[in-house]
Amino acid sequence: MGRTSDARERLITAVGELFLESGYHGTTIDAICLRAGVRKGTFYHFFASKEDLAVAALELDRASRRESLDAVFSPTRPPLSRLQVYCERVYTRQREAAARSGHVPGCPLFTLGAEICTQEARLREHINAALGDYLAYFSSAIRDASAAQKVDVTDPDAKARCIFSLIQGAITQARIANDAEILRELPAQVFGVLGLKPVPHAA
Amino acid sequence: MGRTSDARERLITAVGELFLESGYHGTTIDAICLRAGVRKGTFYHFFASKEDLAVAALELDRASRRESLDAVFSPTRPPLSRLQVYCERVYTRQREAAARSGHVPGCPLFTLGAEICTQEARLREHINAALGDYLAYFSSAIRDASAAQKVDVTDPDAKARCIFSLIQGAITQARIANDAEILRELPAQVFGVLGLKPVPHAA
DNA sequence: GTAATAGTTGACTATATAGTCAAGAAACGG
DNA sequence: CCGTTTCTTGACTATATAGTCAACTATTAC
Repeated sequence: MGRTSDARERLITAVGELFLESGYHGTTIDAICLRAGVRKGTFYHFFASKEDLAVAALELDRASRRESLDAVFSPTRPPLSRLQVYCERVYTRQREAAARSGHVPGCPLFTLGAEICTQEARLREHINAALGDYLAYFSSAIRDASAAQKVDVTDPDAKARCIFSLIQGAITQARIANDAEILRELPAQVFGVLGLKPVPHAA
Repeated sequence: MGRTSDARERLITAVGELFLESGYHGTTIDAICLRAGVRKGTFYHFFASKEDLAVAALELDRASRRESLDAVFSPTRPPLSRLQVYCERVYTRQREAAARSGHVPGCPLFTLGAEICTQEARLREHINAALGDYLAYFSSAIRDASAAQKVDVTDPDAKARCIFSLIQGAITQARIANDAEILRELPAQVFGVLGLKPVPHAA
């Protein structure tokens, strides 16, 4: 049934890259089409607007991010190790991406959200929902750690919020300063917030 | 001599407002002129480009921010009180601004920096320098608190960086979620990072 | 008052960007 | 191989935006 195509996927990939490079408003539909190797008519065949494409990209991104975080925050992993592995991964990935592209990418959700939250309500909702996922991972890890007597925390949700702010702040700083090394101390900082001594190194 | 004018100042004010509302690329020169009540010719009489205006606005903003923070972080104030007052002020101001405009503004430097750091190197440098000011205030307060035996910290600069990440992350989250109440727990979070119990309330 | 200076304007050009569409090309079911 | 569907294209329009400029206006020094 009908001609087949991966143009939709190419557009989604392209917009993800371009948002990190140029932001939402700095990314034109022409630029998206160019990057995706597609004519503008094809763009409008799949999406009604840049906002629509952004929503599709956010949804796909959220699903794949969940998959990746489900692995890191697997209940089979010791709870504190989950947090440590996550933090180390943030550092490693940002560093590697910077080496590849010349720029520390930062968190796409946070960067995009900060830019457009006052204007595009629909995007804002999607971004907020996706950002909220992190709190669930962090809360659960902290709760499990607390249950295992590995950490002494009165309000795990509050600690999760605190750690989330810390991590996102650090990642965004790394982007702005274009210096991934800022994230090297992230594991130690997070453990510090939990009242723990930093641990040498995890998987 | 010659004709007098406050158009330059009006343009700087306008661009500051608009960057918070629409971001850097979302703010057109036409919109800036409209907000400032000025024709485009006048814009180009004072500034060569949007980037130039942004630099001027950043410089003015940095000076006034310094003035304001010098007062909050005055060495005449007990060191931990400086941090507490600052955090409470962040919450209060973001809340009030949100009540006025309908949107939590966030930190102009951080929001702008996250958007344009990959593109406008000149702006990025200015923003990084201005953001660096915060670390000086925080470090000095922590060092003074440490000297007064009010806190036990091995590396005050590292703690300052941690607190800075935490605060900026929280402010940006508040912006994205458009919920200033996120910042209510900021003083307690910061004191928690310093290994202290939260204090009731400061000036 | 007048000459010099600084600021202002509206009308202009050129380009960039969003968005449309009829016609054609590829896949597939029968 | 034919009809249907889906995708693709290039050429198009309309609008938004950046940037220019000669003429005009207000202020000040003298």
